[in-house]
Order: sequence, then C-alpha cells, then structure tokens
Amino acid sequence: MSLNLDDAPLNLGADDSAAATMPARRRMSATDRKRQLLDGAIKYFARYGIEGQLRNLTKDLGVTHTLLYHYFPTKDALIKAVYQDVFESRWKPEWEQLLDDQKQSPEEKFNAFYVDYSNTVLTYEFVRILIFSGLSDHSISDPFFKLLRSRLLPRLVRETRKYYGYTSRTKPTQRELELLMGLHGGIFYIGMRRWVYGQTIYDSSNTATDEEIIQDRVRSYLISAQNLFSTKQG
Amino acid sequence: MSLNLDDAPLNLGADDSAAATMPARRRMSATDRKRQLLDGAIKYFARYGIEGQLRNLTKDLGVTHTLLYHYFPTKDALIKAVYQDVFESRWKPEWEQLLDDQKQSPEEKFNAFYVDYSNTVLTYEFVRILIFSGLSDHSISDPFFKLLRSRLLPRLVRETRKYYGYTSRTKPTQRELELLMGLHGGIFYIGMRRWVYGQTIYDSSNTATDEEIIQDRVRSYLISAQNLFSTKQG
DNA sequence: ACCATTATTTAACTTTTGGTCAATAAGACC
DNA sequence: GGTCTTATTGACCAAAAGTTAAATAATGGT
Repeated sequence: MSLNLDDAPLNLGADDSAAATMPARRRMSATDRKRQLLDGAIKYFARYGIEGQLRNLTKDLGVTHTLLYHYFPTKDALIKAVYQDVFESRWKPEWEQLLDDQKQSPEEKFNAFYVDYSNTVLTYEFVRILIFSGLSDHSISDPFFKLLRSRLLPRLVRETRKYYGYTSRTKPTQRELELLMGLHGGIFYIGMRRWVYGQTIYDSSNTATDEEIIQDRVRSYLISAQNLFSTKQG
Repeated sequence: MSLNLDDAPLNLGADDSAAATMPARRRMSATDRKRQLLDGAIKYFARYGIEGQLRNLTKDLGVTHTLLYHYFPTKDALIKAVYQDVFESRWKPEWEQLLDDQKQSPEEKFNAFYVDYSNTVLTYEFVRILIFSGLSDHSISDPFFKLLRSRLLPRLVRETRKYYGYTSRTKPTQRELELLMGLHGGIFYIGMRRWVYGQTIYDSSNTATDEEIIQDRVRSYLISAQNLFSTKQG
C-alpha cells in the first residue's frame, strides 16, 4: 500500500540499555509516559503523516500500541494533542516585543526576528506537521496564520515603512503585504526545501549559513520596498 | 480514522443526468475510461493524498472500485501513473526558449516566465501532489527539481547578471542561487497559501492580480540583486 | 512483606481496504 | 436477432489498523 519511505527505525527514545537488570515491563509515571508518547507521536506523525499507524509508532517506543488508549481515548484525540503541543510550543510571544524594541534599527529587527523565527519554526517537526495540517483540516495552520496576520505582519510592515522614512500608521496595503509575503514565503521555502523535498540547502564546503541567507534576503526586501514604495505610495 | 476533510463529494465527472433513458451500466471505450479514471485519480489524490481510498475515488465517478483493476494492476501503479501524468503535462520546454530569447529584456523575461510558470504549476492539483510526493517518497519532486536546477536556474541567474551588466559566464555562486531561490520560493508560496492553507490571496474588491504581484517581486529581486552583487561580487 | 493501585500487556473484535475472480451485460459486427 | 468481445459488477478474501476488555505485574504506601 502507498509508497515507501525510509525503512530505518525512527528511534523515538526507547531505552533498552541494561535491559537484563531491569524488569521486563517498566512502569513510568503517568505524566512522564504521556509526555513520552506525545513526543514520539510528534516525531512519528511528522515523518509519516497523520495516517501513520499506531502499532509502528508504539513499537519504536518499545511499548504496545494499546497503551496509547490508556492516555488518549482515540487516534484523533492523539493527533489533536500533537497539533496542540507542536503549535503552542513554537509560537513565541517575545517576537512581538522584539519587533517593538525602540533601540534597534528596522533592519536589525528584521534580521533578529527572522533568524529566531527560522530556528524555532523551520524545524523538521513543525514544517511537516504544519503542512500535513494544511493539506488535511487546517486545524493547526489556521490559528498559526491568524496569529501571524494579527501580531507579526502589521509590525513588520510598520518597520518596513520606518526603514524608508514613511511614518504613516495607516493600515498596510495589499501591495505592501504581498511584498512582505514574498520575503516571508521565501524564508519558509527554506524549510520546505530542507524538510519536505529533502534538499541540502548549501554544501558543507561552503560557509554560508541560514543567517547569512536571511540577512541577504532581508536587505533585498528592504531595498526593494524602498524602491517600490518610497516615492509613489501604492 | 484521521481528521475530517470536507464531506462534500468531489464531483469527478460522474454523469448521471437522464439516467432513466440510459442503460444502468454504461460502457465506455477503454481509452476514454482509462483517461477518466486517471483524471479522477489526479483530482482525488490531490485532495486526499495518496492514502485516499480507491472505493471513494471510484464512487465519485459512479463506478465500482474493481474497475480500476481492469486498467491499473495495483494502487501503486495508479499512483505512479498519476505522478507521471501530472508531472509531464506541466513542465513546459518552451520556458527555456523563452529565457533564451534575445529580443526581450531580462525583466520582461522574468515576468513572462514567472507568470506562465505560476499559471501552469501553481494549480490545485500540481501544488498539492508535488507536496504530497515530497512528504512521502520524492518520486515527483526530485525529477521536478532536477529539471529546475539544470534547465531554469542557470538561465535565470544569467539573466539576473545581464540585468545589472555583469556578463561573466562563470557558474552561479551559492549566494546568487540563494537569492534567486528567495524569489522562486516566495512565488511558490503563493500556491501554498492558496491550495494548502486555503487562504484567499487578495479579496475581490482589490484589483491586484497574480501578475501584478509577480511583477512587483521580480522587480524587487532584480533591484536587490543589483544592489548586492553589482559592486562587490559575492 | 503484604496490599492496593494502575501502568502495561495479551487476546480478541470490528471496520477498513487493497486485491482476486467468476458472473453479467453493453455494444459492435454479422 | 444472434453472437462475440470485453467493459463492468458483485461476492469474497486476507491483511491492516483502530478499538475494547480482561488479565498481568510493577511500584508505592503501610
């Protein structure tokens, strides 16, 4: 059925060292075990999608698949818990403060923000789970974009305007937002290439880092925003 | 099992009008039926992923799932046929000629290329199937990117250099490619937002079109490439 | 050392789903 | 109208996968 992924086991944290001295059946505290199952499910669903089979997920953890039902009533509940956890653990409220910081220049803020954003959001687990969610029911992507639109984009447009000396507080225009989404999407695309298409973004012989790439793109965006918007307002 | 998508039937082309006059079982020519099944499978897999069930796919077409096995030996064979068809029908060899055209300016070519590229590649079926493939076995995304890297990116870098008057034929640097991927990814992200995240890119009250968005971004890219590369080569 | 709790497993049930095959009937040709 | 080809279906199988219930045993408390 369907197409093959890698066959290599995922190693989700099963701890079988010194198994001889330990009882065959190890008992964990309920909270610890639930946490372990959830973490395992995150890694597992990130790799195989939410269609992944519970038996394989728990096998990697060295546990029977029925144990899941002691902690999560149904598979859907587990998936929702995964979404919930991944989502809440990634969004950083500090981003807003960072962008509001008076002491930094717009370009510094853009760089600082997108470097940190990339490091926390552009991970294997988050990128893939966000996309899996988008392809199916939007249950994680919708709230994520809602936060993005309400909390981040207006601040980024404000900083863009500040960059080229335009201080109006009017609502961002569609055109401004689209140019910004060009930057934003281009950066997210780094994660797509790496974690979805399986590409190596730059070879090890090269000294380029994500940070340098982002700095180039941020400058590129700011320069062109200045060019497109500073004279005639669109 | 898994999370719910929309429950609305897909309407893959089942023709049940005037059913009274027609025989209950309608017989199509082998080639027509195969084509119909393949088209239905493309729409269906694009929506539900390759894990979608054959019974539902054929139900939407008003046909039994066993009929599939008359035309495709196995589900994997059907999936491969879908990949093959979607992939080959989308890649246009003309793109290379367009970018090699001597009579147009680099900016004109960038615009013409990315507008056409968007119209043929950034469709519901292609975007989603490409991503489904990337998330699973790469069997469609790998050859697609191989073509992109060998046929298109070098030409686009060449035109970028031409734009700011740098005529060297040396191999594109990592930095040049990355800036270009910023543009490319930002444009692909339009398709992501629309067909994966389900967003409306711009509201109908606005007159903005994909074409205008692309033109803005292309200019943005060229301007900043000039700024970043024209003085000191990176 | 015993007991009570409950984490964990074993076994079994049910539904789903890819796949097979013999039976059916639509349409073409005479 | 009869007949032949083959597109199409219905019944069925077996493995996969979600779910349940009862049995087992690890651990903490006394």
